[in-house]
Amino acid sequence: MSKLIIVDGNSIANRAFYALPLLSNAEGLHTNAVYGVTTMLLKLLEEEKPTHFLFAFDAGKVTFRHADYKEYKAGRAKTPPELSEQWPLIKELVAAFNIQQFELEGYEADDIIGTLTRMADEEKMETLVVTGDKDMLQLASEHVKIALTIRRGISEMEVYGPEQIQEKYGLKPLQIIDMKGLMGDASDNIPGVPGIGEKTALKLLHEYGSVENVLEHAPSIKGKMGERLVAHAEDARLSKELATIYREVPLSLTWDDLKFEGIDEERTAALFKRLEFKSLLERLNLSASAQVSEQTLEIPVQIVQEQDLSALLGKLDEVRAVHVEVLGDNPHHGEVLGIAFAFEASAMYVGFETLMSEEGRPLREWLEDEGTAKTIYDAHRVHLALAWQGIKLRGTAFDVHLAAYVLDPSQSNQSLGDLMRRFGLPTLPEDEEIFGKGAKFRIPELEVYSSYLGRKAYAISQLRQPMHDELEKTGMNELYYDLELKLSRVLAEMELTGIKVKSEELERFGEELKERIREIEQEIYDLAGTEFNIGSPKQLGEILFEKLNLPVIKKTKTGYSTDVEVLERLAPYHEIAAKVVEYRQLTKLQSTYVEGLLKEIRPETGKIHTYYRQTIAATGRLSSQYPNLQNIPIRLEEGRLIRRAFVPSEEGWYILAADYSQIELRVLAHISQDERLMEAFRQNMDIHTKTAMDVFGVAADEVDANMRRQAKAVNFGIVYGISDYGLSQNLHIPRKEAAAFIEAYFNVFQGVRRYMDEIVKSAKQDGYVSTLLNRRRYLPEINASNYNRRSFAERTAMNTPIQGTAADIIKLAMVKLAERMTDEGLRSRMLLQVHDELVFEVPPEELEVMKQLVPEVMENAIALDVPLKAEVSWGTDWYEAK
DNA sequence: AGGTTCACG
DNA sequence: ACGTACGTGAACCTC
Repeated sequence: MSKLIIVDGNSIANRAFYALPLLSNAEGLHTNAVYGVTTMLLKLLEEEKPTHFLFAFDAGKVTFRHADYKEYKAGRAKTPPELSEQWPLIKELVAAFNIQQFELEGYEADDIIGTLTRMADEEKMETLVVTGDKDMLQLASEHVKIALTIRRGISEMEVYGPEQIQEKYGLKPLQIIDMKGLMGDASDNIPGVPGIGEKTALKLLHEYGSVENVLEHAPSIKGKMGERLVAHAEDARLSKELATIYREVPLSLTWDDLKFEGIDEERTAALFKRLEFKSLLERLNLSASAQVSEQTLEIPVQIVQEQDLSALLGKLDEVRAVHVEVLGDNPHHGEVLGIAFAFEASAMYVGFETLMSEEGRPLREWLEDEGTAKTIYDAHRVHLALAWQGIKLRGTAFDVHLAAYVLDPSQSNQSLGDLMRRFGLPTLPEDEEIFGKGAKFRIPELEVYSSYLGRKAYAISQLRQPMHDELEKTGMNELYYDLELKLSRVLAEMELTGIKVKSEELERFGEELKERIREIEQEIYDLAGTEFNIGSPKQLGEILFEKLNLPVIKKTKTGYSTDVEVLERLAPYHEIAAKVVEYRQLTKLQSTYVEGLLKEIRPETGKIHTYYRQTIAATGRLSSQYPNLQNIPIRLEEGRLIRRAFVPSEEGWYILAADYSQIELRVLAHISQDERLMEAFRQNMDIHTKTAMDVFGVAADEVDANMRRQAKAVNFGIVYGISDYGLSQNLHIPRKEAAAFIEAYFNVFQGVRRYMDEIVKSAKQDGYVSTLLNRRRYLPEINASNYNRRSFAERTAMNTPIQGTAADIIKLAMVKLAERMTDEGLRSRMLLQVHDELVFEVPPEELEVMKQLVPEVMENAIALDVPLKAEVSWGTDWYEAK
């Protein structure tokens, strides 16, 4: 059976452009619209399997519609240059896909599509029109369906035939034209009748059927609407005419011209490569076709067996880089496949068995030797994996992975292939191409992976110098060598130490939770009158909003929203809402914190070993995985009890916690040099109360709890890069009031206002912002023409130096503390970092020393123009240390 | 695999 | 008119 797809090229490209972030390739060409169009095309090909395909484009600025109405499409914003430059690429893409494209001077894509769908109707050709333009619904018929992109998205679509249009609007397809005649269309500058929107237009059409009939009855329609209809009758008629798609364009196309017989793989691969659509290349399995022109790394790799290890041992001093392949996501599981050594123009590979053999001992000693400087990729991960095999990695002099993060912390992919490409060096495959991923993971033949790992080691050796130079050039040498590289070892040691968690404590707590969950579950079923899956937002939505008819507060992409905020607003209507909130709290505790943590306890030691990720967060913060120990409950007492299970690993020891007080606002005071804010901290005032005094203009004793709460929200907002909307949402107040708060704040803290203005300005000029220790974050969207993207980048520009400097400071404190603790021969151990807090386990005889040392080092990690303050607490478990 | 929700700073 | 608070990770549901 034949099936034709027609794409409304201009409409879809526009949608794609505004739906996706402004990507660009190495040439500096923007690629987001092309990318969006590509993913949409691939989806269509896969799901619809068309036999015929056409891409229709608008041509020329003036169409026949301008003859009727010269204001047609006037006042429409100019196409941004970032989109214009993508047109040739989109046309190239369509050509590479072997899809026919068509445009005709003087006509819009709509009219070409209108004409083709008329022909399709006549010949009963199944046709799908893909567009973002609702007007096209007028073309729907028995054989012609219209796929509309949903909202601002691109690959999500809703398909409309006459029945769906009837269902949604209660109209026949052709009546869509009447609807637009009444409503008009601001984007095409079609006037319509003022004051009539979609709702009113539909009401009128349900009663009268067409524009003509509405106008005929206009004099008898009461009120303002009747008057308007009479006054603007001519506008309505003209608007209807403009909205009517012309279906008699002289087309020279035959069905044969539109036949689709598969894409041109080579041409597509070449284009994807130029556009850097890597994931798509892989998805289409075009990598092979694409690599013809890219130079790949080729060097001889020798596989070293136990009996010929001496060849390697004899030239260990010539090793330029070493690569240890760690399998799996969690390095604490310690799976090491093998190890590769790079030399000047070759590499050697040693399998794990060989490394661990008797003959491998000198190799292991070399790895443990502080004195031999090693260049490596992700020393932190390697350190952990080797440690679990009994090998202590020492002497990491350069870590390519960490360097890549420091150079650009926003890059999510820091693979060696990527880095080589970025530095213009011959590249190599991704891990996934060699090993597969997920369920398809498998270890290939020795020859295949040893060659790959040898090339990895060689790539690492090649990257060291250029990356070092780049760090130097960008002024990030100190940050890299003196902070991040040192920290990576401190982190690995903390993680290997681990923290003791009492499983009996968790299990006991879990039993209590289970009981309460059962009760609440039953109460919810009783209130709902039926049993259902409370954990399914979809089913819960159906119960709340369809069965119980509660008001819909907000929607998500896929249906009703049922988040806490919604449930809290539903609470006055129905008891069930509060029960669901409680159910969620308890099940969260049960599944994430009781069962989740229990799974991570090592039975041999009763400890949990998290994995801090040093190269994830764009601001410079750490993140924590397997499990995440940076989000253990504290805000609600019920959840806080989880912390009772976190205990010292030795009898009689203490848990000691120290946290920075208001570090972000202190950092803000320093970098903004705001006199009032600095003074407040020098006086060691309660900053939220102080803010309330200044913003509301009252004395200290006049600040009530509510004023302090609001001031606190303003302070948070300031740190996040404030917007009146965000603050209004947070405080549940009208946006105008929020705006007034912000204005009042800035009037008092003028230095802060100056900082916010200047940081945005400098970001626009330089394309990046920096922290106090010179950590950079690039903000490519800071000059975007799209308001949302630009605003987002502006808020990031305001927030990152604050959050990032705070991260720099605690990292510095960690490195210094680790040194001090070693120097002073303390047995205490650093266990956890939670952004502004450090957690230790401390033997009783060191409690006094640590209570003094920890805050002292934290407070003096760096000298700011305001004091830093760290508060210590201790107890027999983490709960008590509050 | 992506979306929703919710835990933390 | 637009539609956002900054930074993370994990569990669960749905497709």
